[in-house]
Amino acid sequence: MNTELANIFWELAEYLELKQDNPFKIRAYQKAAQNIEALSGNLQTIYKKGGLAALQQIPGIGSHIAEKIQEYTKTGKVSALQKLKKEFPKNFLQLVEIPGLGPKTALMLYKELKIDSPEKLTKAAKAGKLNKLPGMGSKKVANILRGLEIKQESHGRFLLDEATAHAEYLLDEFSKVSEIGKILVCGSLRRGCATIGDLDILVISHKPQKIMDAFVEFSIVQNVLSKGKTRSSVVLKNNMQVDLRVVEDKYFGAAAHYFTGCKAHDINLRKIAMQKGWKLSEYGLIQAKTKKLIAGKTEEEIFAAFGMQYIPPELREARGELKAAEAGKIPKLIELKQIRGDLHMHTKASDGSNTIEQMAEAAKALGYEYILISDHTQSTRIAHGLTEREMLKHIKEIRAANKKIKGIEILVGAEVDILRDGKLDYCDEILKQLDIVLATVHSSFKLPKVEMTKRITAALSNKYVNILVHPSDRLIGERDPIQVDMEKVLQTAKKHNVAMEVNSHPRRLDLTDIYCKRAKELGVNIVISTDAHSTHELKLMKYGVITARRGWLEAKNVLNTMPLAKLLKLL
DNA sequence: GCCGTTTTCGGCCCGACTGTTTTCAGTCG
Repeated sequence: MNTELANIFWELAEYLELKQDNPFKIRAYQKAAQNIEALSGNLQTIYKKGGLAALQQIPGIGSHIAEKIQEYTKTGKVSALQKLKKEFPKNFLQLVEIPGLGPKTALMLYKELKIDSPEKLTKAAKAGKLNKLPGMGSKKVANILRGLEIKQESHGRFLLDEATAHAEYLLDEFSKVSEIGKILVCGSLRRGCATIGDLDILVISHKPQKIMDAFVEFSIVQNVLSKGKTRSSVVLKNNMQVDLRVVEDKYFGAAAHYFTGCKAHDINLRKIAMQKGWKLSEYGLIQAKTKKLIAGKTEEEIFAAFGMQYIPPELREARGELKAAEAGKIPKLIELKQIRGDLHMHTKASDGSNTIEQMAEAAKALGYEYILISDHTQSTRIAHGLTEREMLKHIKEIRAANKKIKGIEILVGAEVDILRDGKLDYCDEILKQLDIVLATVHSSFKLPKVEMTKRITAALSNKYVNILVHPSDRLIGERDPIQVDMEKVLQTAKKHNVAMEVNSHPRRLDLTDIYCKRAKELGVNIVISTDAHSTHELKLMKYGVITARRGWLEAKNVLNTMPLAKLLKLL
C-alpha cells in the first residue's frame, strides 16, 4: 500500500517533469513519495483512524496529496495520474529513463518526429533524422545512442555485497595511484542501503587532473560518460556507474557529506544553513555574505557548527535524524564487534555445505561465543528438511559436537516451517528439545494479506517459537515480500516475547531498516543472523549490522550482543 | 504542492560537465 502510493507520486512527478510543470510542484510530489517510503505505519490504517487530518501530519503531505491518498484508498486509483498519463503515448516514460536524455529533449523528439519509444528513437538516430533538429549536434546524437545501449545492458540496482566488492577493487586500484591524500567511498554504499545504484568515490588530491587521467584508464572501466577537472563518471564492465569527485583537503568533510547524501538529507541541512545566513555545498559551510569558511575539513565540525551531534551515514535518510541530532538524541548505533554469536545457520544435514564442526570452528575463528545450528524441517523438502526422526538424531550429533569442541557453545535449533494454517512443522515434543526455535514461511508466499497475517501471528503464539526469521521473505530483485500486516506481526511478537531476525544475507536484509526502527519503538527484541549455508557466509554479518544501524538500533536492542546466559533468559 | 520562532503568500539547495549556445540550456548528482 505505501509502496504503491509512493510509486504513484514518483510517477506523477515524472509526468509533470515531462510537461515542464512547476518544478517545485514536482519536488513536492517527490518529497511526499520519499516520506511515504520511509513510513513504518500503513497509510491506509492512518487514514482510516484519523482521516485526512492524520495524513497531513506526515511531513510533505498537505491537503492535495492527502486527498489523493484518500481517493486511492477508496477507489484504488488516482485520477490526476490517469489524466496525465493520457496526455502521453504509452511507455513514453522509458525515453526519459535513458541516460543523457531529459524531459525537454524527449518532448521535443515527440513533437517533431513522433518518437514515443526507445526503438523508434534508435531508428531515427541511425537514419540521421535527429541531427536536423535545433540543438542536436552529432555528439549529442552519439551520446543518446550510447545512453540507449547503457540502458539496455543495465540490470538496475546492485546488491550490497557486489557493490562492496567493486568498491574494494577500485580502492585497490587507486592505491597504486600517487598523489592521493585521502579516499572515501560515499553515496548509498556508505549509508548501507540494501541496493546500490552507483558508486560515489571521493578523493583528496592537489593534482586532480592526474587522478582523473588514471581513473578513466582503469582496466575495469568500460565507458567514460564524462571527465572534468573535479568530477568524472564512468561505467564499469558490470554496467555499474562510478562517479569520482576530487577536492582539496580543506573541503574533505563538506564534500564527504554532500557526496554521501541522501539527497533529501543534504537539502534539509542546506535549508537550515540558509535560515542561519549560511550556505552549504561540497565547498564547505560558509557565511553567505562574507563567503568566510565556517567549517569544511571534517563532517564532525560541520555538524558541530550547526549545534548538532555527529550523524552516522546510515541515519542520513531524512527520517528525523537532523531533529534528533539537534536534540542530542542520536542513538549509539550497534557495531559489528559487539556481536557475540550467530543464531541462524545450516549444515550438511539439510542444505548447507559444511559440517557442524566446521561451522563451529569458523564461528570460533570470528571470535564468537556461541552459535545456533538451525537446519530446515521436513516440509522444506527442496532444502532436504529433516523429518522429526532425523531431527532427533541431528540433535544428538550437535550435542556431541558441543562436547568435543571447546571455546564455543553450540546450541541446538531448527528453522521450522510455518505451515499454511499457522501450525508448525514439528510437534511440540520435538520443539521442546530445541534450545532456540526459529520460525518462518517457506511456502504459499502468495497468500492474501489477512490470511498471511493470521498464519504468522498464530505461529508466534506457539510458546516454543523464539525468533521469526526473514520476516518479509523478500528476495531482492527476485521475489516480492509477502503481503502481511507487519505492524500486527510486531505487536504480536512483543506480546509473546518473540524476537525478530535481521537476516544478513545481501539478497534478504530482512527485517528491513524501517521495521527495525518500528520494532525498537515497540520494544521488540532483535537478533542479527547470517543464515549461512557455508563457513564463508558467516562473514555476511556486517550487512545485517549495517541494516540494523539504518534502523537506529543499539546493542541493547539486539540479543546476540549479549552473553549467552542473558540471551537465553531474555528469549 | 508544501510550508511558516522573519512569512497563510512567496518562497522553495547548490554545483559540475557537455555541447553548440556567442552567453547558456539541458542533464545530472
